[in-house]
Amino acid sequence: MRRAGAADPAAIAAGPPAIDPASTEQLLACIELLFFAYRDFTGDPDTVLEQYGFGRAHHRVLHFVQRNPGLRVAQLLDILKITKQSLARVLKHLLDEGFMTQKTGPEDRRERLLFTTTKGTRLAEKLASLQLQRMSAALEGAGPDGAAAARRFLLGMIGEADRAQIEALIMPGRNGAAALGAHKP
Amino acid sequence: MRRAGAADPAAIAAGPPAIDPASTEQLLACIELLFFAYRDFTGDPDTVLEQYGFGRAHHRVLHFVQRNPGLRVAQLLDILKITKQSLARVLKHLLDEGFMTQKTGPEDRRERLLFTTTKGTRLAEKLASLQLQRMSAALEGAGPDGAAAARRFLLGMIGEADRAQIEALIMPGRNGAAALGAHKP
DNA sequence: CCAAATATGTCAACATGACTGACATAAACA
DNA sequence: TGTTTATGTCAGTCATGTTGACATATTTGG
Repeated sequence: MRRAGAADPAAIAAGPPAIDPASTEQLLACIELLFFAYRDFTGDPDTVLEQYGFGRAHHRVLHFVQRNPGLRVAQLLDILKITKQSLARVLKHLLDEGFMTQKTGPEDRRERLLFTTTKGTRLAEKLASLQLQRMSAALEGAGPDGAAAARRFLLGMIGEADRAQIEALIMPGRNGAAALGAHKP
Repeated sequence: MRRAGAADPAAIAAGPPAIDPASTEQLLACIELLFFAYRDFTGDPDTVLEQYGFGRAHHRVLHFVQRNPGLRVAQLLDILKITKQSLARVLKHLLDEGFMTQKTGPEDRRERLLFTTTKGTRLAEKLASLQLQRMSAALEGAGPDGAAAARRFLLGMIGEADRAQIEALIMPGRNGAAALGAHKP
């Protein structure tokens, strides 16, 4: 952190630094880039959401239900890592305004399976298209192997404990929320 | 968005999709990975900050002042893109608790140049070390050209308008906050 | 069959960190 | 000297996270 040009091994004190692939300055640059990247990444949808009276929390719920139709409330809580009270507020909002619906679980009738309505799907796709566009452009600009490298990089940023579960969640061609550990496997 | 395996050109409706480098599913996976990555990226420091009674907002202020000693309040507002009232709260907190100091600008005495104290530097380095570790590991895992590709990717995620300014801000070996457009160039 | 565990919903209170709008002060500039 | 600029501050609001407690329906296990 001492603004030196070269790597400072002391700055990576705790843990095994092994061989740092770039100087500390380079790593700090990436840290700051991630901050700005995420800010702009969320900025696009925010503008649209505002017009609906929704916030980022609504977007997250809508997105993951859109991607995983029939998701249970408990699974959504696990994905978002928030409390059910926090979720309840935005979920109720989305249900009341007709962007999502609940269906009683066919096997376990305590469950409320979540789905997006046509209206909800429209909004979800609108929001996704903005992020897809930005993501697509960024990956194109990252070079030939950019997409794969970016994906490995992002996965590496995720805590080891969650990695497997998240990989299963985002896997294309999976059958809905099955990968999330359904109640009865 | 229709959960198809192949790319869906309609999903990237607005704008010039040109040649999408990966399927929509792959892009959606990256969108979700970025969400989880950022969550864990900020999670590490959050744990430490809690012990000091600080939040993420304090971290951001501390970080950018640490990296850009002598930063002016207006520049910090421009970097963080928040209102001065929002900044004032956390800044006052950091000043009161002795993590930062202000100095009157030597040329323009209206300016309050911001610096971290020894105490502030210690905390900033502690927080940075956590993120450096995670970033370092993630870049190593991204492959041989991973660091460079990740950097190009992150920069591409940033809005075009801000890119140049941010590149200047994060450039290693720059002279403090000079790249940010000082009042008297 | 009844008791316990589970899935969900809900009420109340609180903290953080963003926002707007208005106004004050000191210093620089024209 | 009057205006602009840099900063600080007061007051109120909103979104979204938190804890703790409790209700209700349903499944499950002894």
